[in-house]
Formats: sequence, C-alpha cells, structure tokens
Amino acid sequence: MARALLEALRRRDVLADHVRTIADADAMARVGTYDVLVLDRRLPDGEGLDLVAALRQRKHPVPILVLTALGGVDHRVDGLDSGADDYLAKPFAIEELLARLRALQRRGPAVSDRYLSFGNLSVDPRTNEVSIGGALVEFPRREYLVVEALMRRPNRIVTRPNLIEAVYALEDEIGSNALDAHISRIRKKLLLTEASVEIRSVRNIGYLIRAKA
Amino acid sequence: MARALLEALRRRDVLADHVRTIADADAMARVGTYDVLVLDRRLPDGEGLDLVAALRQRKHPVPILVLTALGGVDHRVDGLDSGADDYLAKPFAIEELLARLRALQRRGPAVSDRYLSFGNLSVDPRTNEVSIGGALVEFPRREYLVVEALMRRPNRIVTRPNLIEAVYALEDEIGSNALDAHISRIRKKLLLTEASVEIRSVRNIGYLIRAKA
DNA sequence: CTGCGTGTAATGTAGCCGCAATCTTTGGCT
DNA sequence: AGCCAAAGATTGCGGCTACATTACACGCAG
Repeated sequence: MARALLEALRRRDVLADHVRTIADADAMARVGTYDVLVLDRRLPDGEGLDLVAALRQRKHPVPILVLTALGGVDHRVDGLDSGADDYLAKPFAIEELLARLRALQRRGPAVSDRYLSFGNLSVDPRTNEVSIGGALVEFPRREYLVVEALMRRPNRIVTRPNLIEAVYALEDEIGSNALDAHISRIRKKLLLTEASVEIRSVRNIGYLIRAKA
Repeated sequence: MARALLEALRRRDVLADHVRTIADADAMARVGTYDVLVLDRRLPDGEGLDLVAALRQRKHPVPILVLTALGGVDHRVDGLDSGADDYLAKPFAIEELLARLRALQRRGPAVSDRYLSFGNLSVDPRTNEVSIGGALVEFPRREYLVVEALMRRPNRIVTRPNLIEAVYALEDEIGSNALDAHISRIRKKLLLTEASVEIRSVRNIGYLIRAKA
C-alpha cells in the first residue's frame, strides 16, 4: 500500500519520504520540513492518532491527513478531533487523496524555499539572490538573511529575537546594535534602487516590510 | 437542509449565519469575520465553486468546506482543486460535518490573532495596525494596546484593571492618570478620522467601545 | 596589500508616554 | 433644585529611550 502510494506520488513529481513506525515518523517530523503528513492509524508500534496528539501538543503545525480502514463516522470524528486536518477512509481513489493533499498543502505554511516576492522586490532562497525591479542587487550574507526573514512575512511584524535568530542562527550574538546597523544598510540600498517597499520599525517589537507609503 | 444544519449547529453553541445565494455569501464574506464557510455547490444563482475561486483570487483566507450531492471522485477533486479546504458528499453524518468544521477552525489563525472589526474600525493583532474606514491610522504602542483590548469586547465594558493589565502587562505602573490620557489621545484620533465608533466611560468601572450615537 | 563585510561605539533624533495642573462631568445628598 | 466631592477629560511639558545613522576597526579573502 505504501509502495503504491509512493509510486503514485513520485509519478506526479511529489517528493515523499516513508517510514513504517510512529517513532520514526515522530523523528522525521522533528527534523524535517514537510508540507503534509499522511498517517495510517494501525501502525506496528501503536495507534497513529497518538502521534497526532503528540505533535499537536508540541504545537507542531504540519497538516496531517489520517488514512484508515476504520471507516465509521465515529472513527472519523475521533480522528479529526484528535487534531488531524483531514480523514480519508479506505478504500479511496488515489486522485481524491492527491487532491486532498493539494488542499492541505495550499493551506500549510509556505514551503521553505519558494520564491518570495513582494512589491518589486523578490528573493530566491535557493540562490540567495535579491532582485529589485527586475535587477539583481547584491546583498551580503547577513543583510540577505535579514531581508529573507522579513520577506517571509511581508506586512507582518518580525520580532527582534526572531530576526536575530534568523541572522545569527545558533551563534550567540548579543549586546550591540548590529541588527540595527544591518537594517540601516538595507534601507540605504532600498532607497538607491528605488524599491517599492520599505522597512518599518515597530518600537519595542521588531520590524516589518511593507509597501512604501 | 439548511434549517436542519443551523439547528444542529445552534444546539452545539456554534454561531452561524445563513444566506441562500452566492451573491449574499460573497457580501457576507467581505464584511464578516467567519471561522469557516460551508458552501453548497448547487445554488440559485450559480455554482458554488465559482465563489470559492473568486474568494481565493482575492486571497480571502477563510477556510471553506464544500457540500454537495455530486459525490463522484472527480467532482471531489474538482472541488478541492478549486481552492476549497474540504469536501463532503451528501448524504453525510452531521457529526462528521461538525468534526470537519472543528478541524478547519483549528487550522485557522488562533482566536487571539484574528482580525478584529467593529464599525468602520479594524485592528490586526498580527501587525498591530489599525484602520479606520479603510485607511491606516498610526497608533503608538500603548494606545494600540488599549484599542485592541477594547475591540476584543465591543459593546461591552472593559474594566479599568483589565485595561491597565492589557497595557502594562507585567510592569507595575501605578499612580497617575496615564490610562485616561491614552483614552483621551485615542478619542482625538477617532474624531479626526471620523470613526463610526466612540469610547464611552462607565463611571467607577471602565470603558467600552460602541457605535457612535 | 587592498577591499569588502561586519561588529562596535558614539552621536543624533524623534516621539512616546508619564506627569501634573486645570477644567468638565457626574451622581449623591440634603 | 442646588451644591459638593470625586471621577474623568484634556492638555502642555519634558525626560527618557529605542531606534537611526555614521564612522571606524578588525578580519578574512583574493
């Protein structure tokens, strides 16, 4: 069954990983960044819904589709109420599963390296390149990381701690206005290139990128 | 059918509105803040999926569950791919519908982050932005917190202690009329921007926001 | 050695916000 | 009805501080 599914997904250029146990799935969910999780209820080491509950308790945001042979209405209700986002009873048409996966992915958090575009500014996380009005603009590493972090949530505040984490990852870099300095340099570039966006500060909170006034 | 559904929802303390046409639903979605939209495919003035497509094109974020008598797999695929988040074929168990609605609502933004709207004033807790009559109005941090706290319970009294807690969180700020001063400044802005709401004081208790007399 | 990236520190600046003084409103009391 | 005290409204002032900007130094790479 898993093999058939994987094959069907592969044929449609969907990237998928497969593990057999709850423990493995848990581990994968911890490290990997997946758009959707497909879960069977009957698994070698337990009940799939327990994993759903565990993930949700940890506030794990990944959309989950539960797949099962237990088709009764009450089973479906239990499944959904445990924190799953969709529930499909076997047997099912592969096309329906794929459509439901698409629906879930559409809603899920942005894929981590999708092209980011806002105003006349765009960012390619794969190549770390920034274009403004179609023209490539050089952004050194740290400045780039700030821009990318802001572009992941245009029009929304990105907190100072978030930005620092995005730029300095693990390295504990504290006690200076380095971030402010980067912001200032980025702003200068945005001005020179006549970008249609600006970085606004939100006192005591952080920054956000938005369309220029 | 709609009547039965409404009745079932009401019995479970779910607040629901019902309209019969696509046009009405569209209008409701524009102004109202709903957690989920339940949509039939066959409607007096057209095909429900067209509304889904229209809403999605406008980037309307509301989760949509499509309900229909057309139960074939390909119909379901079409429904999901048009931008709906779930698809349920009639006949269905009311319990399953309710569970799916819960799942959809769960996935939406947390209640605390939802867009707050009342009169021609709206507040976005994610960005800490306030718009009046569609226009962005600047509210500094403390004033913003007051507005947000009031907007969370429109037409209802928010006590002075509650407001102070909302604005000053942990910091122990006592002994002045700072809160009154903020209220005053907010009122001035509401006047200047011709807001349709006003802040009324309730002697010895607190304040409330309500439609202007 | 030279140039760029980046952290640091110094300096400048804006605007929030608390304070207090003054004025207005409210509600209770006789 | 009229008065008073207390609550609330309003306003200008000023200090504080987060943020902006700039210059500079260090380090690494070519």
